[in-house]
Amino acid sequence: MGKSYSNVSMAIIRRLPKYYEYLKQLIDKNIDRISSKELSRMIGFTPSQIRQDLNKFGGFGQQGYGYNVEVLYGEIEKILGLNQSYSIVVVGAGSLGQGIVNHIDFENCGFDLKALFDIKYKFMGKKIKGAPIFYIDELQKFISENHIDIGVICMPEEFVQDTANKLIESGVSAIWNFSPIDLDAPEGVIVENMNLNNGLLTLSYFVSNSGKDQVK
Amino acid sequence: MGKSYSNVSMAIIRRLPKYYEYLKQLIDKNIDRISSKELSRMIGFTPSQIRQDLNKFGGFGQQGYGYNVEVLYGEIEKILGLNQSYSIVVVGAGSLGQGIVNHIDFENCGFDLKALFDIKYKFMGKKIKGAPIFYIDELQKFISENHIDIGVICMPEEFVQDTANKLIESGVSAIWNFSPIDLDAPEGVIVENMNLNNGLLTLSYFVSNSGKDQVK
DNA sequence: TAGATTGTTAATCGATTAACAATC
DNA sequence: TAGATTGTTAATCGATTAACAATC
Repeated sequence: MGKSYSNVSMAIIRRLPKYYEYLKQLIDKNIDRISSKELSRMIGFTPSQIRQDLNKFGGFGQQGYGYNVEVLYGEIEKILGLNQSYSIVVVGAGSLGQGIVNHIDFENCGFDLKALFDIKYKFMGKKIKGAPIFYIDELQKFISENHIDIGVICMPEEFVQDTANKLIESGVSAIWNFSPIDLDAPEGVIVENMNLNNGLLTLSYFVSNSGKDQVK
Repeated sequence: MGKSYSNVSMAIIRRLPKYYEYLKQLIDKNIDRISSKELSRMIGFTPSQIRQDLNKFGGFGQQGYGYNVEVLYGEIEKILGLNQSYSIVVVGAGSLGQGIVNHIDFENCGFDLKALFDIKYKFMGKKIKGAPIFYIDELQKFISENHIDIGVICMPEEFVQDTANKLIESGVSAIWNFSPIDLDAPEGVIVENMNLNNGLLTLSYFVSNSGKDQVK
């Protein structure tokens, strides 16, 4: 499903959500065409980079005119796979897990939250955003019986790799990892790290070194 | 306070927390020396890159020997500014704000959580990890009266830029931004984005395109 | 001493920017 | 048509990797 792209670098992929975000803003403002130059002013990438990026996926623009906002938005939506639906489970229904589930607009991105899992009995029977919390021991059975694409890990360090292994064995194709642990995963399983600790340490570096050096 | 480094690229800065993390593991295992080659095996960067990175900050190694783990750990701790203490406030004490505060080990990184702020009266008087929750209107007064280095933004989209402005006017030097909004900030104010939405869209791209293309 | 491994320079690789012909 | 702006090639810039002399 969808076209196959080659030669798409990580740098480009990480910029795609930004294009999507700003094109949405243009749609909301009823603007129906945009040039790489104008988009550059909004988004902060150079016009040249914008044209290079978009061209990796196909010629969406028109010489002398620019890009049709609606069309481009739709194309990037497809490239990001947002025209499809993915089912998702969250492991760890503690403070962070609940915070993320409540905060992220899963439905709006085509994600279907099926269940949460936790080791604490006090959570059992509770529902978050309509999804039930089950006991952790039922994780593998649940994933095997329901097709699950993505597992989100929001739990304490110690059991993270073990949980990741269970998710992978049961057949998820991606893990969104909020723990500070670097996961081992076989080729073909996608791991996207949201390491909050690393973020905090980077912030510490900048605050500590602000005024002392200029980062290029 | 601390040395001044020049020519430190963003790429290097983002690797520093990884060095710190793996050196901590070595200390916990009572390993007192490490070569760039061994560290490479653990951490996944090339030996050459590790030596280049570390040399930007000074010659911490010894020919024929490698690096002393304790010394290197201490140096990176200083480079990251973890030998200093920063005071911090969190704006938005909802599900995500509470989740982050409960999850992140602020004290252990030298961060001193002073207070949270929210618009909802139901939170007033509550404490999270020992820090009180105040009404949002008191934000500026509080920051002016207490020296605050960092503001963490964990609130709904609409008031984010407004809140950032208040934080900046009151004198914080950095903002850790968990909202999906790109903040305008004057030169000198550090903004570190933890855009969860972008993370989810990137994940969607990979899941959607898995097996179709190879990312370089 | 001989072996190991750093610090550092040079070579390579990849990503960004500039330029411009094609064309709407 | 004239002006604008893309698509795309070429030039530049920066980051990573390789190589090796210095030296512990």
